[in-house]
Amino acid sequence: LVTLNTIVNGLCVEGNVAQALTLTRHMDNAGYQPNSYTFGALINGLCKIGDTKSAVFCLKSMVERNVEPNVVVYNAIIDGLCKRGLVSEGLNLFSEMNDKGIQATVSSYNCLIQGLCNVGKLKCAANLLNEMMEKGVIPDVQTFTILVDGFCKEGLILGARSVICFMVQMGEEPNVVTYNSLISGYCLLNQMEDAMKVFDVMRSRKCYPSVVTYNSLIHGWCKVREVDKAMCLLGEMVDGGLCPDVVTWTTLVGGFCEVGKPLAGKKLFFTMNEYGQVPNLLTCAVILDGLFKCHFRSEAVSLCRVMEESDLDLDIVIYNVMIDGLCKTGKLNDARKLLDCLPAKGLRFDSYTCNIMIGGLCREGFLGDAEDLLMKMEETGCPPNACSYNVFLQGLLRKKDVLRSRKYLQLMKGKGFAVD
RNA sequence: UCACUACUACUCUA
Repeated sequence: LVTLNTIVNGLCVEGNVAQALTLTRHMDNAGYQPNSYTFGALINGLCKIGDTKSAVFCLKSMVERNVEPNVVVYNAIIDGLCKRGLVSEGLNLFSEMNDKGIQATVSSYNCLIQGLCNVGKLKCAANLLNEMMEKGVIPDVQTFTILVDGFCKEGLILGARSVICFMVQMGEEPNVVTYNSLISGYCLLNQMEDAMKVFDVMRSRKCYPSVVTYNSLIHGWCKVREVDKAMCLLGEMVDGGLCPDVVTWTTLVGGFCEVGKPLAGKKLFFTMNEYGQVPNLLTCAVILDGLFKCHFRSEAVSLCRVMEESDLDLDIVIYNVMIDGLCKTGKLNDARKLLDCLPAKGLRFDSYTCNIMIGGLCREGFLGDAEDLLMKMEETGCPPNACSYNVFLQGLLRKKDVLRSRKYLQLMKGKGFAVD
């Protein structure tokens, strides 16, 4: 059983949960009853691939077989649920756990607090912090950092700062992640001087910046179109012995594109290899999008060919970028051709693809085709979203088709979609 | 003993 468990765990860690599940069934049939370790591995695997439904189901069968789940198993599912935005389910499981007399740990609370933050319920998150302290569960740096990050992501720097004051009162010092959250909070608001101040403060407190620290700052400077400053930081991090990662390079590539220098971006796309970093799908999407947005269509098309020859399996995002770029540079027919090639590449269009095509068709005056596509979205498994309707509506308005505009405005209202 | 929790980059409308 121990051997089999090890295999199950291995499969789960690799993300091969389906195989792990079949193996467990075979084990079970052969008389090797799965134990808490087996279930633990499966539940972890399921949560990691985002299949919380099956994880909950697994938990139930665990209980039915009288294998008692422990806190860690509960925590894993609570976290999985929270990460998918299903916080109320997470809270339910949390109370179910309490009812069974299983003591919640700091992790349990941390997962829930983060879940609440991610759905914008900062107040509830803060209340949960109080609740855990009342119950004698001591919050750790991570707890506070989650809250700091939550406030920062909402642009509420003052709230974040007060969390930091509070944590210091509680005897916890902010660590590098706490500072990183605060820095990206300032970057979000384009307050780069303040972000740099935090950077100085953390260093003066002997808290050493990480690659993430630099990446956040580099992104911030790129956003305010100061790529020079971003490049200085790149130099600084290398001098300081930190190794720029694929995020660093991707951010800089995007930064150069954003200021209208996509060829400089393309250069970085290649030089990153010399620094031991291989572009990933995101890097590819960024440079292709940048080239198109700066009207370097032929550069984009030829670079995409190079990418197709590489080891990367290009995904739908890449082709969305290409199709959008072609549409917007007046190559609707090429865009259509590329769209038709998707199945041969083993790819399926998504809602982005449809919205891009609707926009492209409208721009060239093919309102009827655009409308057909919009209607077809319902059937094809990617139902139109607010963006789909807005794109089409703008097409109608551009052609002064008031009558149909009215109709779609009503339709959108009915679906609760916001009109731009 | 081990296993669960925090920070950074990408595509469509405004």
